[in-house]
Amino acid sequence: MKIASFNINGIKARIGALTDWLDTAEPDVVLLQEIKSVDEAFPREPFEDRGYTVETHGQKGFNGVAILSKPPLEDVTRGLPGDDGDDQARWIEATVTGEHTALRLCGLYLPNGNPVPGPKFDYKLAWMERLRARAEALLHDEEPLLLAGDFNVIPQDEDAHRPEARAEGRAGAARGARGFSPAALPGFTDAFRARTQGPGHYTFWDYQGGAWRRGDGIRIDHVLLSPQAADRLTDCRIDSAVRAGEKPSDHVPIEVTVDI
DNA sequence: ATGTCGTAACGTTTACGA
Repeated sequence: MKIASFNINGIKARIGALTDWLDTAEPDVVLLQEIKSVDEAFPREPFEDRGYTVETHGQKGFNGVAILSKPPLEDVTRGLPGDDGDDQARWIEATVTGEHTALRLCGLYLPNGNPVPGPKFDYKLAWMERLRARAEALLHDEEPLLLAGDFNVIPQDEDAHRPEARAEGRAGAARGARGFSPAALPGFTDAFRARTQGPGHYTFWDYQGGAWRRGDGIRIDHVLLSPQAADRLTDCRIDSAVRAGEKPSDHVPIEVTVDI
């Protein structure tokens, strides 16, 4: 089963780019971030026409996550536990079942956190702590589990074209989060790094300053797997060519294949 | 020329978030 994560930066502006990619990559499941739409305004038809069921968790103007899936989804839940006063739409869960086993999916859009310091960075760190708690609770089940999305965290220096992107005072480095990085979330495997080593692999290039043209990217979109899911990983790739397409998102998809 | 996008709002432009 092919499962992808894609920060699309606005669903209404990305229908063409997204459907073009779906028709080429043919993923079974897609975890979307930054749909920037309320649930009622999400354009479901282009995806339902392609055989996907659509589950959204949106809000007006910003943020918002969703799942597109060809196999049926069960037990869909919305929102990251741990703060009833948090109304930002950044987390959705669902279970998909393959031929051999079920897989719990968590789609996430971790706060950007800039500027540092400030209330937005404080919110990011608090959200990461809630993520850690939720991830640990799910990991305790010892079942196949996948967390994927825009983490807004650069794990290592090799994951940025300019190492200063990870400098102290930059939210992407997520300093102050007690050593948290996607690769270091205890018990999880960074699916991309399980398959590919070395620098120069990015998932985001800023619209400004010709970042794509200059190769100035960062790796901030990640897929994390529980041990029971990591055992079933057969492929992981970043679809960087999508960034050169027409009217692209500033992020590109990351795709994993799991034998479930 | 604070450089690019997407979205919302009394909008042919500004503000905000990223």
